[in-house]
Amino acid sequence: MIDLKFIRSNPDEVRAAIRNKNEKADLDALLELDETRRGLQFEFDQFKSRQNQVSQTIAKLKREGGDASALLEEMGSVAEKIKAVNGRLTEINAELEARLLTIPNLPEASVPVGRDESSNILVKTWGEQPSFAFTPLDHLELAEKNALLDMPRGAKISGSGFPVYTGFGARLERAVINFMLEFHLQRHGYSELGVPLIVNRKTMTGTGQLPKLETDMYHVDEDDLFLIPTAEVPVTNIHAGEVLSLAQLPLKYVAYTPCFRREAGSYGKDTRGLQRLHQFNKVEMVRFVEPQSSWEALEEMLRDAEDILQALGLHYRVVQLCTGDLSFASAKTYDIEVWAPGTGKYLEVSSVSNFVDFQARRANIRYRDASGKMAFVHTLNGSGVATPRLMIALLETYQRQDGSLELPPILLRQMDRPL
RNA sequence: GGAGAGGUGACCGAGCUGGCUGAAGGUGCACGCCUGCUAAGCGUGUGUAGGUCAAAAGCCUACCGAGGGUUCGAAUCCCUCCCUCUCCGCCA
Repeated sequence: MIDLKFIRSNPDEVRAAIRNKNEKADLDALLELDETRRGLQFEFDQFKSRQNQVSQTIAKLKREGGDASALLEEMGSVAEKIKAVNGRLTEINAELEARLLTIPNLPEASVPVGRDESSNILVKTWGEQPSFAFTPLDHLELAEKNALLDMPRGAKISGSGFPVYTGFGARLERAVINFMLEFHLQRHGYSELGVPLIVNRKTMTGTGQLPKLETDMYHVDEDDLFLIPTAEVPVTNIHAGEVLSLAQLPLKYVAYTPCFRREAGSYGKDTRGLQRLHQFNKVEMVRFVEPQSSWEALEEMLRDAEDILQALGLHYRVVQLCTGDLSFASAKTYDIEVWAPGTGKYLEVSSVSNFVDFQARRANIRYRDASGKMAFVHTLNGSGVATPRLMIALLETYQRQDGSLELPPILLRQMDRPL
């Protein structure tokens, strides 16, 4: 969330952010609540101060055997007033908090303003679109020829969008995951985390999925728990409510998890094969850093994600998201889109974001800076990367004319280790 | 799921027959003193958030797992919930 004091003194800036991010949040209502709350808080403090003072006098009188009945009577009415004010204050605070949670993060100053992805900026491209002496097949046709996927059976046991990987396909996907994990561990200095896939409401609020995206997530009603849409959620919240020491920063975590997304409202869009799924696997990088180094960390993480695609020899491009395409919690985001020659499209395989102190405020993740002062850390995360679309690019890029595959040796090595 | 024990500051640990207790004592940490070196010793300090203030100091308010309640007054009494530990049951 955004610092309430900042909102109070820079309402226009916040209003612009809400507009540019295509969010709808009522800032005026929030400011009014804030005003009311401050008044009530002042009143409460006054009464409380009086009560504390007199209570001590009563204590002293009683100890010395004096008569406190007059004071007790006065305090009776003060106690009533306190109760009344406190009741209202509790109400207002809850409402204020709820409203505050609907205010999106501010885009970083250099982020281009735009309504949708058409205003995104192409930052760079790596490699070239591979050329084929034949018409390349798409991944679904290749999966069929090589018996890598069974989408109908996935649909039978769960529903559409739940893939079943078969035989070599299953092994390949697992190899891809392991390859990425080991790459980040060995070359990029992350440490691995294995985390819960089902988390509570507080955790979902901490990273900013709630309240906005409630209907996009799978929910276990009986326990009020949510299936994670990304490892960002459990990993970032690992340190919720903690005060980190300067010595342990920066923290760099990598975790592999399945991800679950209802994809409500996107039916019929990019649904062929593995393009858009309800369940998929992803390797995610998360960093906790000191504020002054978060922008540098963002560029580093982008390179960490790019390294995976480069090691696999896949052509891709990097796009910077405009304000309208930026997520609720992000201040700046790069997307990496890998080229899928059979599908004929660039597919998003990674999203790398700096949330600055937005998530840290929500999840209350702080650290003591060099001068010993409490401050919020900055959090970042980036996919490193998501497997389904990476699988698409791999299959489609490394196909032969006869429909067989010639995959990068670095991947095949992951599954050919003898026991 | 059943029975019991417990959740206090960076940590350990008192308080829990309600009233100068934001919280004894210890450890740790910081600064200073002392000291051939080390170790020990001595002294001082050591929370977060909000408000007031131009700012600092000072002052006020809140916080002893979370939320309610009783009371003039709650870390202390009552209720609900969460978490941890032990035992039993069940189960991968």
